Amino acid sequence: MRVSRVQASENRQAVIDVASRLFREHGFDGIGLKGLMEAAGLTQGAFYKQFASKEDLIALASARALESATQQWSAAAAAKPMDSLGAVVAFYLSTDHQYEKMDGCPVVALGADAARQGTTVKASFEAGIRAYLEMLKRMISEKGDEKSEGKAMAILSIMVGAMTLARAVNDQTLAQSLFDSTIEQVQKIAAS
Amino acid sequence: MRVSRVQASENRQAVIDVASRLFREHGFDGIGLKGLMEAAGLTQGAFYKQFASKEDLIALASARALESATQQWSAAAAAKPMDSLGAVVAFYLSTDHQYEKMDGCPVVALGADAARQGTTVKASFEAGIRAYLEMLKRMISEKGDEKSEGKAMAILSIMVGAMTLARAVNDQTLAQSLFDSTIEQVQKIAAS
DNA sequence: ATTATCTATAGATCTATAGATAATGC
DNA sequence: ATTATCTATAGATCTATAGATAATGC
Repeated sequence: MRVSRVQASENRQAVIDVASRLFREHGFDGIGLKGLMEAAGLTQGAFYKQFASKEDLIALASARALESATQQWSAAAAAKPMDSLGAVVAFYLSTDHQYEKMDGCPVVALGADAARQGTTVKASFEAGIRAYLEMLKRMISEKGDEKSEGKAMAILSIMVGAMTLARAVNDQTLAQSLFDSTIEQVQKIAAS
Repeated sequence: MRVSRVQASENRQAVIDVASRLFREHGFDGIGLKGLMEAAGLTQGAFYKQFASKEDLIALASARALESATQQWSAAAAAKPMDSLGAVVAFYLSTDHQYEKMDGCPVVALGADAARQGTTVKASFEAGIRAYLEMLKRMISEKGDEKSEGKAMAILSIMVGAMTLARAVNDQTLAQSLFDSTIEQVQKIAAS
């Protein structure tokens, strides 16, 4: 039954990965340790040798989710260096992202849950949000700009809000209008 | 033990009111029927004479929360008729609202939870979101404008996103910067 | 000998139901 | 007679712990 240290470490990482996805899909309170461990191919009893508590895993999975999300932004930006902002915004404000339950932006999926958590979880979200803002700021500054900090904040807010709204409604036409209108305004803010 | 029809109806409304507040504070999965009923001054056993299921109450409480929120917008706008948009935005993007756990905007507190719910709950959110958009559109149009629909969508997205971000971080300075920067951009969008 | 994982379980809590009670409303 | 609420409970699930097992690592 015992596995090697290497395997145990891989199992731990697998649980964190799975949790970062299933928490986004179901919320922190929407899935239990049994479901998380089974999705990682383990049983519930193995949990507490790896983690101190569910809260501990929530903190680790939040950090992992934010890291994954900022990496996705980097990849989208790198794929279109001439218009990295446009690439990131198109990637984010898309129907694909709207219906992506496990791998989407953690701020949209878990931001409200994070607000109910303690300092540790919020610290992970704050770090991820600062990384988002830094990337946006650099993309805007390519176009030669001051006050880019505040513009980055407005652009990130638009993106997070538009996706939250789009996911909360039934009407896909309304969702698409939200994407179209906000993409337009993001471009205006960046170009101003 | 039995109460009058009038009292029973008042009890039902009290449960919906309490739920609209406690769901916003704890999330749909963060509070149980026992906690909700006790907060309304009843016992858990009385629940199922009034509601078909927890899901039923979630739908009713969501509608109630959105109605309450749009009424708060109306009140803020009416208090400052010369700059209703500015009044609503200042009311919304405030530290008071940031720390308001029970009576704040349901889209921020429960939008991600609503995305995981069925058509009925999303219909309540969609109706509330459309009411928000109508109000913003009218406020913008006072300033004489076409394309106000799209601008209203961008402004609502900024507001929802900025509050989500502000609540997910520890640093109050960052939260305040998010408010300041987004208020500035909202004014620019409205004036454009 | 140590320990990662397993099975099993404790104790709390969850949604939902059943039957008793007592006040309403015909 | 009806019924809104109560107490009590069923059955499932939640977080967390205990002890057994068997493979690792010294």
